Amino acid sequence: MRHSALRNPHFAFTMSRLTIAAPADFSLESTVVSHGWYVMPPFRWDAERGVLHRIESFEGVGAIEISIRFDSGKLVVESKRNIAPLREELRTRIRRMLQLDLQLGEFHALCGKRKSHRAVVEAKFGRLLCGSTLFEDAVKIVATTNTVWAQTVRMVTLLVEACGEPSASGGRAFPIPAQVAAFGESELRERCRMGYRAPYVRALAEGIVSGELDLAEIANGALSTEELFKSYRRLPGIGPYGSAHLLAMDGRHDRIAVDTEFRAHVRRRHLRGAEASDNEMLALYERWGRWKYMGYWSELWFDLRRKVESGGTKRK
DNA sequence: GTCCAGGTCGCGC
DNA sequence: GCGCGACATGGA
Repeated sequence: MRHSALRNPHFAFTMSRLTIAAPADFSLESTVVSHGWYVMPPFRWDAERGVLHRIESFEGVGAIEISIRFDSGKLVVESKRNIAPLREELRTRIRRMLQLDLQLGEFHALCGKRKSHRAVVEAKFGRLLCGSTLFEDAVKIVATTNTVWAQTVRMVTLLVEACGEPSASGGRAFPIPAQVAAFGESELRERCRMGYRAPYVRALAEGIVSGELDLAEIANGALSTEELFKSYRRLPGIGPYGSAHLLAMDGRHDRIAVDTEFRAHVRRRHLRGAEASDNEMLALYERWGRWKYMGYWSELWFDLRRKVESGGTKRK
C-alpha cells in the first residue's frame, strides 16, 4: 500500500531525501493549485498534508515515486527509492514543474496596485504547475482543446495508465515520447479516447523520437517570446491557444490563451455579460504588459476560489 | 436528436 | 491573411 512506509519504521528510516531552495515569494500550495494540472496523473496532491506526489521515470532506473513538501523555506523531496544518484536531474525537473526560476516581483508589484489583485500577492500566486517535460505539457494541452475538463482528465489518465512506466506500487509515470509512439494512433483513439487528437499526439511523439521536432532547442531559452510562440505553433495540435499556454508555462505571459473560458470570464467580469470581439477583450489586459496572461488568469482563479468558498459549484 | 466544450487544421478566396 | 466546415467524444 501507498503509506506502508509510514507504518513500517524500517522503510521510514531509509527514506531518501533531497532539498531545494525556494524563492521567498514561493508558495507550494498556490503553485500546485494554480490550474488544473494537479488533478491529472502523474501528479497527486494531498491538500490536507500539503504534499505533492508524483511519479517520475529515469532512464535505466525506471519509475520512482517522490513526494514534495515545503518546510522552513525550502522544498523537501523524498522517496523510498535512493534518489541520491538522480539528484541533479531531479532538481532540474522540479525546477521546471514548480517554475522555481520565474521572477515574480514585477507581477506582484502590478497586483499590489490593484485592490482586486491584493489576494494574489498574499497567496504568492503566479507560478504554474508544469509537467517535467515540454512533451507532457503539450500533450496535456492538446487534451484540453475543444472538450470539457472531465474528458481532458480522462484522456490523460488513460494515456498514463496505458503506456507510462510503472512504478513499484503500480502507479505510472507520464509516458516518454518513445512509449507513446510505440503505442500508436489507433490505441490512442480507442483506449485513451483521444478522438481526432490521436494523430496530433502521435505526430508529436514520433517527431520527438525521430528528431524532427527538437523540443530541447525550443526550450533552451535563447528564443524571443514571439519566436518561441511561432515554434510552439508548429507543434502538431498546438494553435494560438496552446502556444500561449505553453509560453505561460515557460514563464512568459505576454500573450493570453484565448478560449471559451477567457471569453466567458471577460464577459462576466468586465462586460456585464455583453458580447465583444477577442481584440476588445484582449485590450482590457494591455495594462499588464508582460504579465497579461497571469493578470487575467489570477483574476479568473481567485473569482473561482471565492465562488467555491461561498458554496458555489466546484471545478477543476 | 441536438448542441457544444479551456481549438486546430486545411481549404478556398 | 481571413472565414468556414470538419473533426471524436460524451454529457447536458
